[in-house]
Amino acid sequence: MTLLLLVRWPHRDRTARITLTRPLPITLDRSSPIPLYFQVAQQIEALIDRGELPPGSRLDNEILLADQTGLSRPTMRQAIQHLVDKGLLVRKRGVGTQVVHGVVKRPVELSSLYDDLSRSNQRPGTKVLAVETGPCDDTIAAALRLAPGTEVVHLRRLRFAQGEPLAIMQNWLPTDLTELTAERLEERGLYELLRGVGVHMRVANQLIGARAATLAEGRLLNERRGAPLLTMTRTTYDDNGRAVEHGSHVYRPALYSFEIALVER
Amino acid sequence: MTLLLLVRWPHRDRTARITLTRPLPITLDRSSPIPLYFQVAQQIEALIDRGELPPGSRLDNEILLADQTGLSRPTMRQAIQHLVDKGLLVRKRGVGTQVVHGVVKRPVELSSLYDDLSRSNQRPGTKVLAVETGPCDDTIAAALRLAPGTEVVHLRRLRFAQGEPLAIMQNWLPTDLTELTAERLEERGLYELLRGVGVHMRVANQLIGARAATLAEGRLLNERRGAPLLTMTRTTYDDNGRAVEHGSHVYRPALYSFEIALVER
DNA sequence: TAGTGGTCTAGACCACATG
DNA sequence: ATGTGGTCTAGACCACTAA
Repeated sequence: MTLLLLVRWPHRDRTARITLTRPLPITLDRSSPIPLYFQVAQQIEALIDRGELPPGSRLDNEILLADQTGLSRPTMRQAIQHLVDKGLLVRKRGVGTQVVHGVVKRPVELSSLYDDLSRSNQRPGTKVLAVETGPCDDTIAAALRLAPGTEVVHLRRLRFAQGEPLAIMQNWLPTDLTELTAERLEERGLYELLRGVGVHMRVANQLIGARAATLAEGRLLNERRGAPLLTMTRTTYDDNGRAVEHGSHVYRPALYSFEIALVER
Repeated sequence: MTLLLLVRWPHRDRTARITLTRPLPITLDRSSPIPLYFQVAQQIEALIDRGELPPGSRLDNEILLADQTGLSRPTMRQAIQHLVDKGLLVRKRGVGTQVVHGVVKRPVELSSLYDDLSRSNQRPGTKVLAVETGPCDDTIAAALRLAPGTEVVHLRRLRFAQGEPLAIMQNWLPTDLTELTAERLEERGLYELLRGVGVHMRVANQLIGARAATLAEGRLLNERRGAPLLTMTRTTYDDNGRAVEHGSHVYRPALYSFEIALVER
C-alpha cells in the first residue's frame, strides 16, 4: 500500500513517520523571568540537538502540546513558530509539524548581531591599526545618515584567528556613542563594547561580495596581490532606528565564510 | 531643553519626533482571502515606500491602531511584527514604534527562496550545459540526505544578464521530483519549475564564500584564471523537511552580490 | 506616574491536506 | 469526515521607558 503511494506521488516524503510514544518532557518555571514560550522553544531545541527528536520526526499538534504543558494554544504556537523561524521545524497545514532533515550544523543565528568574528575558532586576536576622529566623506555620511563632513570615528582593525590574519575591518561610527580606545578594542569586539554602553542594535543590512586583494591588503593578510577576498559592507541600526555603525570588511575566504538560514514564512 | 538632553545622553536619537497628525489610512476588505494582518502590513509598507511615513516617524501605539482599524490588538500586533521582521520598523518597549532610518533600498526578502537570478536586471538568459541522471557521490548524498550512489539529476547552467555571463550554477536533485529538460530550464528558473509541480520550499541553508576562478570557469565567464569569484552552496528543504535541491554556484563579483537584512528578535 | 510594547489566556471559525 | 495549522477576538497583567 505504502509503496503504491510512493509510486503515484513519488515526491512524497519516503521516510517512515516517526512519532514519539511519550509526550514531550517539557518543564516550566512560571516564576522565571524567561517567557514561557521561550522556555518551551529552548527545551524542544535541546531535544533536537540531543537527537531525541530526530530529523523527520513529528511533533504532536499544537492543542495537544498546549494541554500537555498546561499552556494556552497561542503560547505554544509562539514557541513552535520561533523554532520554525530558526529553520529547525517545518509545518504544513492539515499535516503537522516535523523536525527538518539535515541538522548536521546549527544554522548561524540570523538574529545575532554579534561581532562577526567573536564566534571564530578559539582565541580571536585583534590588532588595532587606527582609531581616528575626523570629518566623514560623502559615502560614509550617506550610510550613517549624517550631514557630509560630520565628525565620525574611524576604526581600522586586523583580526587574527589562531595566529593567522583573517580579516581587515574598517568601521565608522558617530562620535557620541562611546569612547573607543585601542586597548578596549583589542580585548573586546566592537559590538560588545557598544552593547556595554547601552546601544541596542536591532537591524542591519549587509552586502556580501568578492574582489581581488590590493598589495597593501595582501601584505596584512599574508596573501598575494590579486588573491580573492570575501567582502562585506554593513550598516547597523539601533532600536531608535538610528544608524550606529557602518563597516567595510574583507576576509580571507579560506578561513572565513558566511552561513545563512533562509526561511519561507 | 531638548538640547540639554542631547548633551546628557548624547547617544539618543537627535531627530525630532515626527508624528502623524491623522490616523493611518488603512482600509480593510474582510471578505478577501488575504489575512487582515497582511492587508495592514502591506498598506503600512506602501506608506513607507511612498514617503508618507518617513524614516524616523512614529506610529501610534498598538491599541490605538487596533481601534482605528477595527481590529483586535493581537491582529494589529501581528501586522506590525511582520514589518519589524522585514527590517522596516523598529520598536522599543515603553517608547513606541518607528520607521527605521535608511530605507534607500528595500532589503531583499529574506523569506524569498526564488531563483537567485530571476530578480537580476532585465531579461536573464540561461544556457543549459548539462542535464544528466546518474549515481551521486558521497558529498551530494550527504547534502541531500540520500544513500550514497542513489540516482540524482545533475544540472549545469550558465546564467547571463544583459548578454554578459554572470554565473555558473550546478544543482543536484532527487530524480522523483519532476522531469527536467533543457528546454524548460532555459525558459524558467529551477525554483519556478519546482513550485509548478507542487514542491513547497521552506528552509534553505546557504554558505557564501569566495575563491579563484579555474581556467574552465574563466572561459565560461569571460574572466582570467585566478580572478576572484563569489561562491554559494545551498541545500533547500520542502515543507516535509525533505532535501529537494543542492546547489553549488559561482558568480562574477562585479555583476552580482548578496544583500541580506538581519533582524534581532 | 503614565504610556508603551511583551506576554499570556480561552475561546472561536476557517482553509487545507488526507484518507 | 477528520485532523491540522492559520487567523482572529477581547480581554488581562507585567516590564520597561520617560517625564
